[in-house]
Amino acid sequence: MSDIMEMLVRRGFLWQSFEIYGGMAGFIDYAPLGNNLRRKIENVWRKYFVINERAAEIDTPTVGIEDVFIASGHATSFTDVAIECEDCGRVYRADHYVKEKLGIEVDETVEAVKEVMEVYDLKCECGGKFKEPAPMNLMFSTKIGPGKGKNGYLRPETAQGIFVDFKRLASYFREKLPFGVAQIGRAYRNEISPRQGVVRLREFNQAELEYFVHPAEKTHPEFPTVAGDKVKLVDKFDNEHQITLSEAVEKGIIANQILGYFIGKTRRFLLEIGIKDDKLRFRQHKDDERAHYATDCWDAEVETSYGWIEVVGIADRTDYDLRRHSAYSGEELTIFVPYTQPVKVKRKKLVPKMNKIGPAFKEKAKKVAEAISEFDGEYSDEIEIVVDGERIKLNREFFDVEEVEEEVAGEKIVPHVIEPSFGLDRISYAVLEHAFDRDVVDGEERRVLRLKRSVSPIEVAVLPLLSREPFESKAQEIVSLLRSEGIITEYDDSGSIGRRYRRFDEVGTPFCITVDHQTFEDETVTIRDRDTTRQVRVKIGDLPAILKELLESEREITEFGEVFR
RNA sequence: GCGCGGGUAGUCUAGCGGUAGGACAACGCCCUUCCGAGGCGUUAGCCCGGGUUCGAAUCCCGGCCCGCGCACCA
Repeated sequence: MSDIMEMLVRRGFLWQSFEIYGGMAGFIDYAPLGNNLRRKIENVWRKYFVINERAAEIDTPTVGIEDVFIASGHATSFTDVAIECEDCGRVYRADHYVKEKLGIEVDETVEAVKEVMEVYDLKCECGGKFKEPAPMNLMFSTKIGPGKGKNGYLRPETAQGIFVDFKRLASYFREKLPFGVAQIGRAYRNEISPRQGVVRLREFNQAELEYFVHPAEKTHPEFPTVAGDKVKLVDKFDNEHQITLSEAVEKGIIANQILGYFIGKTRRFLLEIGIKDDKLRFRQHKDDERAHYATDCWDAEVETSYGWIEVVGIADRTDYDLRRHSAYSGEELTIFVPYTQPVKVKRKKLVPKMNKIGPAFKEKAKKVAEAISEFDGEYSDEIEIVVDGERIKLNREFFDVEEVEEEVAGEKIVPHVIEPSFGLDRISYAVLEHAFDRDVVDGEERRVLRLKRSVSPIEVAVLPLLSREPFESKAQEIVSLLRSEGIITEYDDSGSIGRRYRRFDEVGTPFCITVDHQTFEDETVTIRDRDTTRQVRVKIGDLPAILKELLESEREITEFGEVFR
């Protein structure tokens, strides 16, 4: 186990789930400090992607009904067809293997794969025969209700809950684009072989924003705020660019402005929580790498001891999801977009002559009339309509042509969706790894977690200089004071003062308050800064205000009091 | 899922057929006026299940977990 993982487990950031039963790969427990850290990261995320956007956050079930995933495409495209060798036991994705060995594309159905295997007598690389092809679904399935029940799946992404609620959401946002809908929650994928700590989990935490825009307006009013930011980009041809976002959008490296905006915003968010800029890049998906729903897609990748890992996906999902859910549910999922000026449209309209149609078509007359009214093809003196599968030719005897002028106030459009999707587990881990450091204090090596103050799981530790009265009682008093102000505060009187400082350094606590002899003379204590180990002396009464200011900023403690040793 | 290598107190590690040992951590007491000091004491372990054997942490088989390679990763 790496040093950092050893520390994270020992000090209570991450634990193996179900450990006393031998554990289960792909599941982790957020221990007290890890849980605090992730929650704090979520709060910074909210600040960036909900509060500071025209956006709202919702929470939908983690179990989804089958219809949702048939519509979303996960029930089919998430189900790869797998082939397994009888001899060596290796398992391949059938479409990949067929393409590699035979150079042909095969549909991802069991039947299609079976046919190809028979026609070409496909063998394993080891020479062995393959077993029957079988589906391999990455979604956890379950039954809803007693008895046979209804098929359900644990959601493989939080996004679908948002698309499904689109009608209600559009009305919540007063039918006006653009708007964003966020969801933070668990998602599930039954991975074949989860590995590498928190990098591939079977149950994981996502923070997703679905930002609905007009398809012709893939811009964002706030783009200028990030336009000048220099970003490291790796495009789909593996070309590296160190370039400003405005330039990248102008040159067409990034498909549209709004993708550029969210790349910039994502970068600023990651930097704020402590990801190192030189270990961050944005990589464009190659054409064969994109998910079934996306057109352009950029991943934020962060360098860790596992190499470059994907932590955020920023995709233009177009109108794929809304169109699919509309088709499968029968609901119209559109937004009415008014024109700035209503447009007057002249058009020719066919008006059925009922007095002729009635006698000629009897009981079919009504349907014929409807078909004439709805007719929108090229018309001449004779038109052809279809009623109940029967083609009927009609001449001018049966309809009149009227020229009408209609006012069209706007159009119904299916919004496109820009989706920044964050993997909170990987992000939390990367933040910890980037913060993990060693330095030397008084000739002694020290392990210190240089977490940003905004994400530190313990904000302040209060320590008696000596573990005896009256130091202990005074320290406890200060703990109560700070806790009542909402500051996450710990108390520790075990071992010596040096040992306690090191303990809190190791878990990234930015400030230690020490009660010393002088405290009893003038009601002052010292604040020690984790990174510099310097101390300043301040009045106990001023502590809450000073600490809150320090925790919300990255200001120096020396601004707040006289330096002490 | 396949192959290789691992799994001994909270952590690291010794033992590799014959009574499981240490270091650090944690906890208690003493000592200590600022950066993992010291003393005394305490807690705590052979991944799980089967087999071989008089006797298994040790050898064999299966499972689980961890690491690496292959495959997989909408």
